[in-house]
Amino acid sequence: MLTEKELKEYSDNARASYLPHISIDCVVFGFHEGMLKVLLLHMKNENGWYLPGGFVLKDEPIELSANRILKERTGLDEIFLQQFHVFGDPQRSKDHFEMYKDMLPRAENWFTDRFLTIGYYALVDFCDAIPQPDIFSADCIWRDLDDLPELKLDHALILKTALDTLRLQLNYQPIGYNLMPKEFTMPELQKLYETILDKKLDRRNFQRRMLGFGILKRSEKPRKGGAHKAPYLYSFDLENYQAALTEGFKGGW
Amino acid sequence: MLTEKELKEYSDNARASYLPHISIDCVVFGFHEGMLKVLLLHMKNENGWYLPGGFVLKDEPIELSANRILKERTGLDEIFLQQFHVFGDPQRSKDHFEMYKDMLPRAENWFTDRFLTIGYYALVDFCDAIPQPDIFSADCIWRDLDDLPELKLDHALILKTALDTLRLQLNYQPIGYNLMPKEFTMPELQKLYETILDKKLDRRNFQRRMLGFGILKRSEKPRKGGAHKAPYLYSFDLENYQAALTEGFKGGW
DNA sequence: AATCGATAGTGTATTATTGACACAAGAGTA
DNA sequence: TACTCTTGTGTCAATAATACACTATCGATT
Repeated sequence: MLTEKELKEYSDNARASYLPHISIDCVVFGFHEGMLKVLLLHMKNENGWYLPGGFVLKDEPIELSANRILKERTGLDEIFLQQFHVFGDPQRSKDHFEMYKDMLPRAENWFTDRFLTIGYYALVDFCDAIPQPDIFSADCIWRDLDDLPELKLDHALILKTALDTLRLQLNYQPIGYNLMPKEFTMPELQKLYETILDKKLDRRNFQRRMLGFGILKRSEKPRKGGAHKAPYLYSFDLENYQAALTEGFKGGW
Repeated sequence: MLTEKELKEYSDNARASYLPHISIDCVVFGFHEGMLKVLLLHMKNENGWYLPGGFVLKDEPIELSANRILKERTGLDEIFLQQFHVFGDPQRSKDHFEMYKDMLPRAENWFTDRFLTIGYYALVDFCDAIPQPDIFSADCIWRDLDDLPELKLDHALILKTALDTLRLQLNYQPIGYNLMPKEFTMPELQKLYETILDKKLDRRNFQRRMLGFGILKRSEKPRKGGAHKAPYLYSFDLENYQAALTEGFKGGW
């Protein structure tokens, strides 16, 4: 926990560097061992968990802010980042960093301001990320999506909204690339979809549909070592993948 | 155009009332005589056209801000409003109200600040709206979507993004209710869809699909007066419509 | 009153997509 | 060699999307 002096310093510096009243919160999804994970921060000397977040430098495009924040938390650059919603209830930041609430006069304390937060969700390869806590938190760790701790502020709402958006986007955008390692098997990819959608899919129909999109390349060599029939390895055909991203999957009308 | 004194007053008042660096821009769609329309403002003493916009009161939820702004511009309340994107390039507001640029010192002039703008799009019944200019504009009028004037700032981008979002949402949300009058014929509704999507649809298939959604009620009496066979009148079945809104149209996976 | 032109209402055959389902093949293990 | 587990693949039925043609009715025209 920061001392009064440190808080004052942080606040002064924040006011000098960042746009006031605006924050960014990131819902970072990862996929590991058949589980969808979210990156969460655990506050020092407090029970609360938070989404990784930060602020926008006075002259910085917000996409770069989100990128910068994520790089600080994961070490990753060029992450798949998708802005999905702004949360603007005046009450939402009421309980922001409660322990710092009365440590400074309101006008000086950055954390007593009202904040609109821009929600981004990110899809990252679990294995590549190296979670790093920020100065307010003791821990930055992956948590299973179906075993979440209680989240502070409106971060539970932000997370739910991100997940809903992700599920919706799955219908008209190819998602897998950012969550899967370079090479993977069809059952592994299917597991990702089943995990995101939280339902079982038919193995054969899934394969047919996925291949139908034309964004997968089958490698010559199957994955060896398992105790069963060796599955083929696939990777994304980046060219077609990008095209599919911009065009969208399903026509609709 | 405002005098220096008026600008100073506006700026002082804005700084006292609104969250700094945050604005809201609205893309208001209407539908009339087979054309999709957008509400635009024409600046006093300037060639520029702008989207209707405004700012967020210091203690106001942003949804209410958007509502308030739209009510001021259209007289309408309880509008279908959808937040769709935040535009956060530091350069985007560089040319904001150029004519007021050098009239006041930067620190005093509200319009030289950097603004992130939250984009909302609205669907309104063309006939109900009563366009009202704001104090900066000489005109507030409906413009045909396919005959747009040049837009200032990044408002062309905002409009395009809104339109793309609208087209996408058409695939998994029932849209018509907010753009159509209470009663309408199937060909009229089809025209709306064709206009939004900018392509011809098959009459019979459109009807089948629409009715299949189960959100339309057919009135007993057809519309009389036309020089041709009298078409049936339909209205939306609000209960089913609301259900469809929350559930979404198409399963996807 | 009969005809014409334009638009609205409806049905059906064809094709593509989705969903359900069963069997064969390969890799390790006993 | 047989067994178990998992993967790969094909087929059939149901459903949805598409293409397309005829009939009905209104006002206008003659």
